[in-house]
Amino acid sequence: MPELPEVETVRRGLQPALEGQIIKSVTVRCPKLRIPFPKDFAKRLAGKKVEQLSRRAKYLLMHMEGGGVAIIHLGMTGHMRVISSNAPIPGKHDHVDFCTTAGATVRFHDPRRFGLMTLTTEKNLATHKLIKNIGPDPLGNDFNDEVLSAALKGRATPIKAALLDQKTVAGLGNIYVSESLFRSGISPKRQAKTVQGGRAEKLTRAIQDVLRDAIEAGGSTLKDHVQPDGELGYFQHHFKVYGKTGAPCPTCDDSAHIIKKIVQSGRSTFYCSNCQR
DNA sequence: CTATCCACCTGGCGGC
DNA sequence: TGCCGCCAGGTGGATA
Repeated sequence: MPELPEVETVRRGLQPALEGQIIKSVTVRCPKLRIPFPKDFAKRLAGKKVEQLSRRAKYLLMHMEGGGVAIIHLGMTGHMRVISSNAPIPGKHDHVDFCTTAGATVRFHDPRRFGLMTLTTEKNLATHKLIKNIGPDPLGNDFNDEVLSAALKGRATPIKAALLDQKTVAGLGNIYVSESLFRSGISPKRQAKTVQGGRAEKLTRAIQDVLRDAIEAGGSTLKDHVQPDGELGYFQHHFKVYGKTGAPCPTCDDSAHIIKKIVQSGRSTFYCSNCQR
């Protein structure tokens, strides 16, 4: 689930329950996710007001009164849902609850435990280990085709791998890389350094369009995140190539050209070898 | 610097 | 029904 659009959807879904609210208590039920929780994680959040919930790439940032910042990553399988104050008994992978004085509970669920939560301060956020090396947010002001072509310059690695690298641009994952390359007609196998000029322009636009469309689709199912067991709608109905092995290419629109699946750096890539060059 | 492999985890699915 | 191998939205560390 969680690439940039999903994290943004979660952020928007949690905002009403958290922003401006006071954290009454935090319950951590497992010792560690991908990294150990700070020892005083719950204690340092309790009693504080959440001033703002923001997002940097795939990280959720909970800005607390007094300058503390909780850094949250959903990994591969993390969810955060708002549940009622009569919080149901936690299930198997319900690792963390944030309860507010207004009576809402935000519950973090993550079967594979590739997510993480840690704490820093406003002052140290930009230089934090997890944050300092990531590239520009594709929907922010720091990203455009010149920034992208500069980041790709000289890199012999396939464009697929370069886009998965969070240093190139932060927030794309395996799904949206395939979708962005398809929309811009660029082969995932093309050397990153050859994506310059017009190709970089097209790719930049494709990345921004696909992310915006996905956020919009996520937004339409936003209420799923505030219901105890809402089913997820998401963007999967809009995928053009991801998971579409063997389907006719929507661009070429003839049965001779079908979506292929290949493996690059250990991850699946979906593309059309006819219209992506 | 790059590329490759691997580890971290659990669950769902298809095959036998 | 069960067991087995394979696959999955992420990331970062070790290695050559």
